Amino acid sequence: MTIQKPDKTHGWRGTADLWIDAGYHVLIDGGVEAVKVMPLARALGLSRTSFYWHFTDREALLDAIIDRWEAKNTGNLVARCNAPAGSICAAVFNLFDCWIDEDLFDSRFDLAIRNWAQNDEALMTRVKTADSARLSAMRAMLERHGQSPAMAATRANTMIFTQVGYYTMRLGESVADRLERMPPYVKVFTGESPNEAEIAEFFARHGARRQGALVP
Amino acid sequence: MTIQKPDKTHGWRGTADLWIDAGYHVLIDGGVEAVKVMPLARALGLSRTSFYWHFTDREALLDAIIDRWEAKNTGNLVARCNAPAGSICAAVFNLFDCWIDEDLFDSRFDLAIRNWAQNDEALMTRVKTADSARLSAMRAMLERHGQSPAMAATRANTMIFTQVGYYTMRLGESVADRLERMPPYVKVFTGESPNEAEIAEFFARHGARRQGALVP
DNA sequence: GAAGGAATAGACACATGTGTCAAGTTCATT
DNA sequence: AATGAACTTGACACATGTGTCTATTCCTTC
Repeated sequence: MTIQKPDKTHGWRGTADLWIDAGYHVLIDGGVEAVKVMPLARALGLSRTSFYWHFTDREALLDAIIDRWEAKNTGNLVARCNAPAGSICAAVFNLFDCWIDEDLFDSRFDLAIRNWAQNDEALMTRVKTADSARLSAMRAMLERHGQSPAMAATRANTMIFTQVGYYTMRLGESVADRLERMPPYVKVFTGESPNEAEIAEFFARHGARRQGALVP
Repeated sequence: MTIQKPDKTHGWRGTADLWIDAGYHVLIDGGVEAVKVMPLARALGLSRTSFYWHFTDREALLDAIIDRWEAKNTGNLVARCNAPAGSICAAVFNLFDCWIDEDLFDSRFDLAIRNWAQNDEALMTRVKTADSARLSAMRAMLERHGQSPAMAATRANTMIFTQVGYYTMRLGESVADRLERMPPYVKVFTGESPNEAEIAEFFARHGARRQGALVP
């Protein structure tokens, strides 16, 4: 838990953003139930009650955290789906950038939000809206590259389920390992084997060179 | 939340099992944080302190719930992977029985346990052990039907991620809809199209007849 | 029908959380 | 340097949770 204490950068006192940052970190590695004003104040070295100057109540902080999530993850994912690509495999590699680059997609944040949504119907509604947007973008990408609507739907579902399942299971693989595993996934998801040039470009984009097959 | 109150069936008083049942239901639709002695006692119409006759503390109840989960889900899933099958598609259909039949696999229970494990390292260890067992069974199934070890691994991962992702996203599709979607998933997961006989047998096993393509 | 074990209840002690209020402090302008 | 807005603090009131102890009730069985 890396919680930034107030310092010169933000003015020496607390700000709403500092509380949100702290809340974000606690959410990610302790769940919503851990996002409580009292522990947050302790972690920040601030008085608990000063929280109420910035936010009307705990709910307001939680809402701010959700807003931050909405603003980040879905946008980048949809953008990668819409990126131009010369083949279906290249298109899927574009999307896979999200699975590699934490600046594009914060999967731990996504996971924490999803878990929270399981016990919060209002949030679940927002999550489902985000999921619809992601799925539409994936389906459109696959259809642009020649898949039938039915297969595009199945493959898009498979991809989003796989991604959610992957980070839910928290395998903790290194970026290098994940990169190595991507080419066969492209084959499963598209039904076609990516060619060497496409694979090389994907690796190059992430500043890596292909090592060799990882099994299992 | 259907919590059974103590009645003649169990003797008119509470029993450990009644508390576990209640805990199971609350866990499933409120998360671990909702499994608290006080609310459980209210729901059961029993005194809070009588809980401590059956269990040493709240932890003991939570452990009992985890034991119940371990005893159910993984066993049936592994058994479906090991069922004899005439082709790779038939084998995957055998596994898919778990996605259809709640008696074989309680996916809401699995989801609740996984969410809980995100914030409980000891439980996460047990979940990872279960996942290894499931993955090994899936890989072995695919290899028996001619997949290379590398592709078997990728496909097994895809299947387990997809399943976890599917129930995490809680689409709430009907059994009939899920059945309809299965054949194309078999194609994605195996790389081969199932034949009509295989599809028909799968539907028959679940007392259904195929209706027609669902899109998307 | 009395004894004894199984189960329940109420009072107590304590911990952690929320939110409000009135009284300060500190910084940036003027 | 004083003033006022931005921000912090401690005391208070309250709610919900855990767990312990002692006394009591109910059912079984002898």
